[in-house]
Amino acid sequence: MPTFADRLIRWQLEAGRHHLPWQGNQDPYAIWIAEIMLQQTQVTTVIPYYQRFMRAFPDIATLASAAPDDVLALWSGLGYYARGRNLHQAARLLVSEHGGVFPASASAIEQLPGIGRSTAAAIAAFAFGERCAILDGNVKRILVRYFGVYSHPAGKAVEARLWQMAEKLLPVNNQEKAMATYTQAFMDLGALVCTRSRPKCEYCPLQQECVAFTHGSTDQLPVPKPQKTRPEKNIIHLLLVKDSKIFLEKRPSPGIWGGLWCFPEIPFDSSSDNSHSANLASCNTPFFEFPCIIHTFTHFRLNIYPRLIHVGCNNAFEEKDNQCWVTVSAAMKLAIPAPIRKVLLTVSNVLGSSVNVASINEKNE
DNA sequence: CACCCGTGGAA
DNA sequence: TTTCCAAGGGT
Repeated sequence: MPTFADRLIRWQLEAGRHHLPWQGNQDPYAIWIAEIMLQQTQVTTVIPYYQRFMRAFPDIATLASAAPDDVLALWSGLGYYARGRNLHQAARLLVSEHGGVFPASASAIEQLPGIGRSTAAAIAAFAFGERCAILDGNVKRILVRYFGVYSHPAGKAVEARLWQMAEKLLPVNNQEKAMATYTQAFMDLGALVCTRSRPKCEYCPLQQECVAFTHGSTDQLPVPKPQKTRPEKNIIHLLLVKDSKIFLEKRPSPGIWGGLWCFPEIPFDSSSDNSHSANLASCNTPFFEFPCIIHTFTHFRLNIYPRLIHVGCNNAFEEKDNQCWVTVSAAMKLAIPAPIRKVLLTVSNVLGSSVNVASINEKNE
């Protein structure tokens, strides 16, 4: 009777993924970069970012010596920018305190910023074959179904139980690459077979012993977490244009889009008596309103009202450390949030077609 | 423990 | 259209 690990490993060898860009080597640095990018992010999204990043920063020393802005620029659009900031900080820490050598145990790896227990275990298993358990979304979903855990996986007690299960199921043999194959098997089974909706149980090596399959309750597991109402925020983005350059400022870190370049913003309350148009009522400068951009985060919804304004030479917006005037094409190469990239494309079209901003504004009034 | 932190794709 | 959430970690 093959063990749980045996089934998983055998399945992985014949049905798992073997040609992802970060596979095929045991370089802990390459594996580290991939694992960080893959946190809460789908494989297809990560691949082009990973390839660009590895081309620019092929090793620890290169990453450590890079400018923070250059690291974030390659992270631009990927989201969760603290990952990029922590990655860079960790690389510098490795150079200054570890002789530029990546630590070779999960417990040591976990000490690095941005690396928790699961990510540390994944790197250790892939790069060094260490016998340690991961517990990512895939593993949780598989275990919860396999053992029939009808509780919220987010709870602390349930989480602890899942860690215990994951460790108990680890392969006992010490075969070469067993841990790498086993760990990849968990991820691949979760991504390809034991999916959240419509799992392909007919292809699952764990089908016979799976509680959820036996009960016919795969569509009820994992138990979804209670939904929270998402608040709504409204802001005006000032697109200040002078001599075909646009004004950007670097956002404070921590915070949303921390360390990224963005337009000056004016928050306003849509429920108040004043519409957002009244916010600049005292300003006589003509402006051009762009269509509202709705950007949805995990925890709130952001409505952006871009407002383009041509400014003269004598104005208050002079460059400081965290501010700059740049061309649109230059701005596109900076670390900017995804929705800002969309706005910049629109700006490029407007400026490029030499639209009379003042007349458009009058038309709007 | 609760909340924060992005984005795009699937259903 | 809205909703959900994917190779989580930090505070």
